[in-house]
Amino acid sequence: MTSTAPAAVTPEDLLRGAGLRVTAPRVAALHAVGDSQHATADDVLGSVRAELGTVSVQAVYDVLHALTDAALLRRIEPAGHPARYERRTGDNHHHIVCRACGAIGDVDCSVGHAPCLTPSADHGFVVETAEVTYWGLCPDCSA
Amino acid sequence: MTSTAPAAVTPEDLLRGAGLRVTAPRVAALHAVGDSQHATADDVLGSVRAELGTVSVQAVYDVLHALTDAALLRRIEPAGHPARYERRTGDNHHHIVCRACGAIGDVDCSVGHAPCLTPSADHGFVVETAEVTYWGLCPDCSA
DNA sequence: AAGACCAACTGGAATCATTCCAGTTTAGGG
DNA sequence: CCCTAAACTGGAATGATTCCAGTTGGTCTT
Repeated sequence: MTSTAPAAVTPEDLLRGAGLRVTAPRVAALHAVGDSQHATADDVLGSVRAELGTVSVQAVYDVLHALTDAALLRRIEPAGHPARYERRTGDNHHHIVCRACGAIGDVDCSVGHAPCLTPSADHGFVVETAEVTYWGLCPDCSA
Repeated sequence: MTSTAPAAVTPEDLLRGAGLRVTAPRVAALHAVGDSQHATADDVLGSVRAELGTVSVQAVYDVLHALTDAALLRRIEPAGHPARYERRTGDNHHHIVCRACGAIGDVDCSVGHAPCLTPSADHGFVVETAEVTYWGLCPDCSA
C-alpha cells in the first residue's frame, strides 16, 4: 500500500476535465444528483441551498444545463413530470416511470443493442438516438 | 351495388360508440386531428375555431382529454414540446421527432414485438407499457 | 313534444417548470 | 495581481396546462 488507492474521481476533477470552471454551485449540484438518483431541478435547488446557503434558481438551471451539455449529467424528461437528472451517462440505459408517483428506476437495454435503435421506416429522418421509457407502477404504488 | 359501400365510420359514430355525448367541439376536434396528423392542442383550437367560431381554450383541453381517455385519440408528449394528438390508436407504434423543428413521424415497431417491451431488470415495478421515441433530423432540417 | 339532470362548455384567474433579462461577482489565464 | 469572459443574482415573463364557479345543451324519461 504505497501510493495506490486511486482517489475516487471528485466533482472538481470532473468539472476541470470537461473544461468547466469549478464553482461551489456546480460542485454542490454534482453532489446532489449523485446522492439522490434522478433528482429534479427543485431537488437540486434544495440540496444546493442546504449546502451553500443562498443560491438563485437561475444558477441551478444554468448549472444543470452546463453539466448536461458537458455530458457530466443526463437529463430525463418523462411526459407530465418535471425533468430529472442522473450521473449515469454514456451507457444507453433506459428508464421505468411509475404512473402513480413518478418514481424512476434505471433499466439496462433489454436487447442490449441495435434492434430498438433501428426504426423500420424512417420517413427520410436522420435518426440519432432511440429512447425507451417503460411505464408502470413502482413496488410501493402497486401494493 | 345495392346497399354495399359501408359508409366510413364518422366521428359521430365513434363518439357514440365510446359512450360519449356528441357535441360540435368534439366532432370538430376529431376532424382537426384527422386532417393534420400529430396536431397540438393549439392547432386543434385553431381548426375548431375556424370551423365553429368561438370555442374556449378549456373546451379543447376537455375534449382532448375525454377523447384520449376514451382511446379515440392518443397523446404524444415529446420532451421539450407541447403534447400532440393522433388518431392512430391501438397499434403500439412509435415516433420519430426532429430535434430542430419538432416534426413528428410514425414508426412501426422495428422488432415487431416483445423484446423492447420486456426490461431486463424491473426493480419490482409492474411494467404496463413501453414507449420508444427516436430523435433525429427530419428531411427538411437535415438539408 | 316537454322537463329535468348532469355532462359539457364559457371565461377568467392560477399554476408550474422553465427561460429571459440586466446588472454584479468571480474563477483562473496572462 | 489584474482583467475578462464566464457564472451568478433577483425579479419579471413565458407557455402549456389546469382550476374554478357559473351557464348551456345533449339525451334520457315521460
